[in-house]
Amino acid sequence: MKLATWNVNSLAVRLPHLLEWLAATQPDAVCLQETKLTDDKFPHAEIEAAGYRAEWFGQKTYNGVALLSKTVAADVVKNIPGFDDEQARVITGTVNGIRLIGAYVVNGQALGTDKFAYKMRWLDALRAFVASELAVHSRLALLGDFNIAPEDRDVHDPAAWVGQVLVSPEERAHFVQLQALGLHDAFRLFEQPPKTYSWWDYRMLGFQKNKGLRIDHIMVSDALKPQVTACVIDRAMRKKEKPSDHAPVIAEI
DNA sequence: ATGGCCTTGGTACAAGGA
Repeated sequence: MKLATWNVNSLAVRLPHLLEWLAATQPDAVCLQETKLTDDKFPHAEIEAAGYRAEWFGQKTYNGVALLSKTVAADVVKNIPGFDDEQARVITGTVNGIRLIGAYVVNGQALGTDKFAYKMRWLDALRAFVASELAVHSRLALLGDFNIAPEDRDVHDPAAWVGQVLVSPEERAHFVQLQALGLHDAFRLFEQPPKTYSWWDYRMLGFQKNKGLRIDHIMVSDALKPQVTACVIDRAMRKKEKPSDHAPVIAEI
């Protein structure tokens, strides 16, 4: 099974990229983030014509997530039950017997801000939700835009990033706590080329200079871990005309 | 050497992203 996550940074703009990528890559399931569409605007007809079922959960202007799959997703849940959130950031469903939690983690803007406090609170709620799902679904993957670079090797210039969001000890501690639930960073299960990232700033020729961060992840449960045979970041879509600033992450299970 | 973007809403430019 081919499983993927991709922050498309506006599905209105990136629908052609998505359709091209689906046709070329043929994932069995993919979680999308930053669709930036209200539910009535979601392009389900085009996606269905490409051979995918879709579940979606969006809002105006910001955020928005979707779960596309070749077979229908069961037991779909939108956002984190019991956590009051105005923002559309999580979509969960079961595809081919695997519980998939697609998440768009809060950015946090800057350390010490209200938005950062929301990020910390939000990650607490996500962890509790993942724990409760794991208790009933041993075969589980948590995947999406985590807005956390777990280690310095996931950062092009760690010194330049000290004191910024995405790399802070507080955020990394949340990633470690997710690992403590029995989740594994699928990318690090394999030998990887150094300086492999999933996001590059649109500014400062970030992609051309490979000034990136690895902040998009696929985490797999203990039960799934032995069945993962590969995990790669697909840089090709970042080279296209009008790309998303993120590249897809793909795991083979 | 430094800085260099993109999207949305809405129609100028601010806010947010990372």
